[in-house]
Amino acid sequence: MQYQELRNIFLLSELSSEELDSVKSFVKLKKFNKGDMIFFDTEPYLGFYVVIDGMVKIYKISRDGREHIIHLVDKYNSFAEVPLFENAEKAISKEFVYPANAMAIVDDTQVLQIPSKPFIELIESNTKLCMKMLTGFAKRLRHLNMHVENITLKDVSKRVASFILTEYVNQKKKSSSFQNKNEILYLNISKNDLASYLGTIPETLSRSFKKIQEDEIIEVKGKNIYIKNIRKLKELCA
Amino acid sequence: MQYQELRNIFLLSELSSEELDSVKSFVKLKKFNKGDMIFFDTEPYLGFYVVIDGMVKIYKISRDGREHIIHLVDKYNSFAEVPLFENAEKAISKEFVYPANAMAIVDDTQVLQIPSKPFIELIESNTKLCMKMLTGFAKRLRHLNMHVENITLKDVSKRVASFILTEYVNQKKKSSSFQNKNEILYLNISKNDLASYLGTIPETLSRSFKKIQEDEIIEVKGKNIYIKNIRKLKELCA
DNA sequence: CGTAACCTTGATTAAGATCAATTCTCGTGG
DNA sequence: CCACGAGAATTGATCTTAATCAAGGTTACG
Repeated sequence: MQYQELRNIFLLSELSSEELDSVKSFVKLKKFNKGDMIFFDTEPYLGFYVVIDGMVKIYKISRDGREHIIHLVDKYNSFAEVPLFENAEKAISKEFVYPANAMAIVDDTQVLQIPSKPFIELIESNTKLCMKMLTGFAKRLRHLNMHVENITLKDVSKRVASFILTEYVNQKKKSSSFQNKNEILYLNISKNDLASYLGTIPETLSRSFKKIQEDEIIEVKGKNIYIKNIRKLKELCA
Repeated sequence: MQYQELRNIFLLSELSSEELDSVKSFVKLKKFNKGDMIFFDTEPYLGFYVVIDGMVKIYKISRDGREHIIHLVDKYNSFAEVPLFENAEKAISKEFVYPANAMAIVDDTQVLQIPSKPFIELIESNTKLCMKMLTGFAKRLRHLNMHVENITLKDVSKRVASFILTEYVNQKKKSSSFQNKNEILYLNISKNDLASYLGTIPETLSRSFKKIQEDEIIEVKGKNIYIKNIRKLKELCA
């Protein structure tokens, strides 16, 4: 694993080469295929993870067997850090279990496992890292708040529209150097998973897609979404 | 404001007397009555707040005028810290506005206003404080995740039951020294606000209360909730 | 090819939102 | 101390959305 790759990870982006060497010494790179479990909500908490490539879903199973996706994690973002900071002592002495399940949802997903103890030691001696972590948490809180708002006061079609718009903007941002002027969004998750993430079920999601399609706003072809009228799409979100 | 009062605030609980003196020099105590605005979502961001007494609701107004309560903040908890850590530079130079509205919802609410710049300076030189802040964020994330889960996969009655149980347990914990064996929960927010917080409307909340009451689980008398069958209440939450 | 996972469609049902009208509660001033 | 009025809470009737149940259709992959 190269320095550059590690520095792409927001959290680690301002560490010195020495610090990165130390990080390299305690982290572990793991590879998964689509459908592979990264951890279950019954396993002892060993530390958090950073996605290096691919995509991971964090989800819970309710009493009656329904699945609810809490979080979708993509490249260079981290997951399962919360327990570590709720109580570092307990996390280190493995008194916790993971608070949810984590599964790779695309092939060749690579994640970095960051064990609790050495990371806490590093962060306690490094304010910059601490502030980065705070920034990460702040962004997650902002995102979650928006998510709650969407779920409580928007209907499913509006939620779908918001998701598409957000993803589209994100994709644009990432590939800006290529200036691909295509208006296509590639869904890298299954529609089942998307439904769960948006707080609904596949049937309803399918009907919502159909409705937005009939209004000439998008066109759905499998996992590709063509954005036909971005102005209308933005209107629908509001 | 006494040292002891400040040390009750989780965030500040491990600061030295010197550090607390510094904190005292830049914070500002403000008093509000029920219904008073603490800030609007249009005002420039000046810093975050800690509730010293009373209760504050954080809420947004959607396009069509509906109110959605994001967060209820009680004694010794903080609010509006997110913007400060999303981007400290921008927060300090007042490029942000508050991300939501904040209103006092009980009389004689007292809050401490913590200006961005001096606080960031303090936290950057104090890892303990940084870690406390991280713990606070971690707890909020956990809480929000649970909230999303409740809203997406529980019906309103179950959400109400969960809220009552959580509040009841909290109240018990706080007044444990008194060992008041009463099974009464006092609601310190209006039912309108509670409905909004639970992602529903007053009418539906009222009917849910009635249903749980008919099952002999609770008895609602104005703002007092008598818990008649805690076992059944716990069952209902699951 | 064949099979399993994924997705879509249709019919029905249930939960909760909306609309409309009372009733309750409590602070204020006569 | 009572009457008034405003805001809060409840109740009822109706309507809308989305979940459920059931059946096909598509796609991907061995």
